This record gives sequence, C-alpha cells and structure tokens, in this order.
Amino acid sequence: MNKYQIIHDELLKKINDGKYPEDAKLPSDFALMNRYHVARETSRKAVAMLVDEGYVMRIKGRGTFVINQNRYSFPISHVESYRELAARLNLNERTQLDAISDKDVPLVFDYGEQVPLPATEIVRIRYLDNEPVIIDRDYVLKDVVPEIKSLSASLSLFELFEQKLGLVISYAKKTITIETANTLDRQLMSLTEPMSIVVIRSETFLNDGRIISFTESRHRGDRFKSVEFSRRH
Amino acid sequence: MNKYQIIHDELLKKINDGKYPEDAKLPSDFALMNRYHVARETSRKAVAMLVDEGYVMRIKGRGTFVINQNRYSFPISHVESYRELAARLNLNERTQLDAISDKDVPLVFDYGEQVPLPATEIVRIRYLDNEPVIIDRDYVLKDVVPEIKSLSASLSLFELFEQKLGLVISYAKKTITIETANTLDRQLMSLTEPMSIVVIRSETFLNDGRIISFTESRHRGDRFKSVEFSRRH
DNA sequence: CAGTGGTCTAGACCACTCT
DNA sequence: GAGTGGTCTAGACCACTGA
Repeated sequence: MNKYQIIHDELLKKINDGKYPEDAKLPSDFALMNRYHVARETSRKAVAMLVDEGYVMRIKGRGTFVINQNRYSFPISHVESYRELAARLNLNERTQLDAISDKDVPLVFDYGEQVPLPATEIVRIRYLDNEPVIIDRDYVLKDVVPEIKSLSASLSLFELFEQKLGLVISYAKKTITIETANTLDRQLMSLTEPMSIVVIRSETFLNDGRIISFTESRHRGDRFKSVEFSRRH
Repeated sequence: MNKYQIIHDELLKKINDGKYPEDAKLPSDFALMNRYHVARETSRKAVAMLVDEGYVMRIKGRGTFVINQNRYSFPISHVESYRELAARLNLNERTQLDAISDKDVPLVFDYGEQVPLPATEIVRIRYLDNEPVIIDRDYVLKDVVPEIKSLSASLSLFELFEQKLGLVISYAKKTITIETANTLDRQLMSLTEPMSIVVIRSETFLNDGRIISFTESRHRGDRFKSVEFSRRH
C-alpha cells in the first residue's frame, strides 16, 4: 500500500466516522508530515485525493475543511458496481439473474467498427427494498473473457474481473438518456403505467486500453436519483 | 499562469487540433521536462490533469495515450455554464431572459436551515437550434450579491460572478432526478404532449466556502443527453 | 536492456489569512 | 509574524513494458 493511500484512507475513515465532522479543520500539510513521517508532497497527494472526491476543500491561508456530506444517492460519475453501491448505502438489495447467453453486442452501443462483436449477454434485475428498479444488461466481450459461468454472474462482474481473472478496470464512458419504458421494461419491472426510464450505457476499459464490456442499465425514472460533486475547471 | 497549466493547455490544444489523434502517444515525462525545462513532477502534474479530465490514459512501461474522444454532449460532472457549453459544441444557441425578481430560495432545495433565504430569482429559457430545451432558474443569494441588474443577467451568471465581481467559484453539488413536465414547463417549452423532464438542481460554492446560488435546470427529456467519463476508484 | 510511468524525498519561494 | 496552502525543483528508487 502506498503511503499517500494510507493517509488518504485514514483521513477518509475519520470523516465518515464523524471524527472530522462537517466544517471541521483537517491537519495541515506540516502536521501530516510529522504525524506520518513523510515528505510534504506525499501528504498533499493524500489530501488532493480527498479534494478530488469532494470530501474536503482547501482554502489558502486558512486550512483544509470537511464539506457538508450528503452523497447518499446513485453516483453516475464513478465506476461503481451495484453491490458496492448497495453496501455503501446499507440498502436492502437483491439481484436476480435473468439470463446468460451468447449474443453480439447490440448496435445501440456506438462502437466504431460495424463488425459484430461476440459477447456473453448477462441480464440481471436489481431490487432495492424488494422492488425491481434496475435492469442491467452486460455484454462481456469474448475476446477478453471467453466464458462466464452462471454461478459467478449472480455476483458482481467487477469482482469476477478483478479478483478471479486479475484484470484491472481503468475507466468507463457513460451515456445518459431518457427513454420511455418498452414492453420488456414494463414486464421485468412490473410496471402498469407508462414510465420514463433513465438509460445509462457504458463502455468499460481495462488499464491496457482494451474494452472489456458494454453495459446498459435501465432505471425506473421515478426511483432514480443521482447526486454529483463537481469542481470548477 | 502556472507552468503545469501552460503545459496542460498546450497538450490539450494539440489533442483537440488532432495533432495528437486518438491512440497517439504523448511525450514522456522526460521529454516534457526537456521541452519545457521543468522538473518532472511539474510535467507530471500537467499530464495528471489530462488524465483527470479523461483525455488521456497512462500505462506503466508503455506511455501516455490519447483516449477516443466523443464527449460532445451535456456534461453533468463539470461546473460549466450554458454559454461555455454552447461555445464548445458550436451549437446555434440563444438565451431568453424570462424574469428577474426578488424571491426566497424555494424549499425544494434541501439546504440545512429552514429559514427563508432572500435571493434574486432569474428565469431563463435556453434555445438550441431555435427550440426551447432548457429552463434555468437561478437563485442568487442577496447575502453575497445584493443586486443584479437586468442587463448582465441575459449573459452568463458565471461571467458576472468571476469577471465583474471577482468571486471565485470552487465547486457545485448537483442532484439529478426525473419529473413529469408541469404546466409551466409545457408552456415555456411549447410542449403539447406529456413529457419527462430531467431536473438538475445544484448548489454552487465559492472558494471561501459560502454558497452563492441555487440553480434548477429543467431539460426536455427527449433532447437530453449526457456523456460522462469516469475513472475506477 | 533502455524507456516508461509511479512513488517519494527534502528542500525552496510565494500568496494568502488571521491575530 | 506565524500558519496555511500552491507551486516548483533536482534528485532517487521502484515496477512494468518492449525490443
């Protein structure tokens, strides 16, 4: 584990535990240097991560302060799996595996070449508080992962990629649009009335630049909420 | 201007101009050190910004590479004004100032205290290609900006804050939900049918920690698209 | 093996804030 | 003036990649 990562994690834990509550002042660069016996740039890197993540803000001449925290909703801007999300929010969550089959990546994903991309399609329905609210369709490219067993698909795909296969996920590109619920949506989510669906389509990339999967995540519009933290550029 | 900012801007310009096209390799840390006569950490900081912004990816032992770029849609995760967006996308854009008046911040914004917050309400309608697609309601706190003249409100609020008033915007917190178009939406956007509206509510903070404004931005659901770049944490 | 990015050090000078 | 964060330097060692 890197030094700056350790410092970051310890500070973040204290923020989440309320030891640094809202508006509290974090230790200064020099205080962190002494406490952890590191160079100043190392302690600054740890704090810079917290700034990036929206936990604290730094004010020149004054100090580093904890930002008012209520980021309890579905985050769009992070690559985060459903299981990680549910664990973080302490929600009663359940995932039902609907189907696994071989299927090319659909053309709604606007990947460059117009050649069919062989993939494994995994359809899952996500329940929060026993209500079906999300339909996930993952297309895992056969090029990268030739076969997926049914057992592991009921767990997290990210867990499979990272822990079992040793692949490292680097980033994703997501597109968010609004669509009207189609017949399949209504059926899978038990909808009786017309409903807007928030559609999040993403391509996930490995750290060597290869695409590993395309994902379509369809959220009930009336259950969807996202909270974002954004910095001024 | 900082050295790392200069290097960042020059690299970004070359990416946007196509001098570093997709998958192209950027100069290495050491090449940038020599070209700009800076220390390695300085050149690395410039590239780190490009990584943060999703323009490039770094692979250990290989190099730094330009990522496939098609981020041409409405960005949620940046604090970016409508004018900046339209300019970047080269869209035919027009803004119509609907009203300026004194009004407390509505309670839909979930700010802590339940005391009324006096503000200036600015209602603007945004046209893209001569079609009304966005309704913006800004509530600028009287505490920070006591008075807003009608003239400046037809321009960008951010321009007013930063250039005329010398205020520095630091970050924003945005909430995204889906609602059904209300009567006022239908009227202002000339909608005849029921329509989903993407509602983005944000609080904008200054670099001294004060809130300067609350904003509600209502987008036609069928014209809304957002492309996000997200890193794995 | 040389080249690359990742981490880390021990300094330095500056601008800003608060007392 | 003391304390803080912002920038910058000139090194160092490491892990990984590709020829």
